[in-house]
Amino acid sequence: MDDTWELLMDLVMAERARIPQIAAEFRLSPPQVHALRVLSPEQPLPMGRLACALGCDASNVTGIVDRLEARGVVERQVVPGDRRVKRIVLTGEGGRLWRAHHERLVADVPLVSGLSADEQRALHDLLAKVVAAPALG
Amino acid sequence: MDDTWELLMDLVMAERARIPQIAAEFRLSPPQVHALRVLSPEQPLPMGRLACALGCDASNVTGIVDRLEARGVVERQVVPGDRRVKRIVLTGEGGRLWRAHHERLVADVPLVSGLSADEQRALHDLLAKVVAAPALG
DNA sequence: TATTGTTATACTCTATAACTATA
DNA sequence: TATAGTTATAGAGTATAACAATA
Repeated sequence: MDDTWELLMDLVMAERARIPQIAAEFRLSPPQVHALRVLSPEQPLPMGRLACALGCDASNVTGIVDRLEARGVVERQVVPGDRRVKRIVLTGEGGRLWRAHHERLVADVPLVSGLSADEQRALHDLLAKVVAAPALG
Repeated sequence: MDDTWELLMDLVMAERARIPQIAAEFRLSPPQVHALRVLSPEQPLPMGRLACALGCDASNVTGIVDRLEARGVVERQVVPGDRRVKRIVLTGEGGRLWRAHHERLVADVPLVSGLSADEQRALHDLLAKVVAAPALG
């Protein structure tokens, strides 16, 4: 079953195209979506940690956060202990935007509709195992 | 099993990050990889069709093909019947580059390693069914 | 001296609109 | 007039390197 991986990659490539499309419906870029996703569980992060989560250089995050902040969906907060650090938090507006986007992304479920209930359950359990694997941290 | 879809999206998001990384190892951008992927099965395409396959505006494809052509991995060919059309073909060098990239992408198989042989087979069969669904055309 | 975040620079991708050449 | 592709323009993401403020 060597090509299980290739099937997964096919899925990823096919679904990849949907992400910027749905993001654009909310006037968001993919990195902006990613940032909101990381911050959404009421988890403020300093710029550096956010850069890490986004998998890009810290210098990019400055611009990404600039644009999100100009839109009022995130805020830079000063951290009492260390005045170098700026902590990024989602605003109420940002939370609403993120939830709306996420519902839209999950709402349209074309893929699993071709499977029976039993098959869907089996796929779910296998994927859960895969996602829980250490490689995906 | 409503969250099967969400698990799939988690996978997609996690794997998304690997694509530009591995592409960069071959000094390719994601759209360039996508273009080579589309052209690789010995299937030359005119600019417009390539834009369609890449899901972006035709004006972008000019630049993408410019850079690939400057590198010698694709060529613009004139089509006899209609002198407006330019057909993009992969060069021998381009074919080698694409195969090297694809092997590298598929070589590293971290995800399915956490499953037993039976589980891998089951996942394979379910994914095959999902990928074959009309929504993925 | 080391760290956090920003700025400067340069390149790629992106869409829109205007343009050229051909049909 | 309509179509295929290009060019011009502007905005966003990307990395590298240099920088300021703080530790």
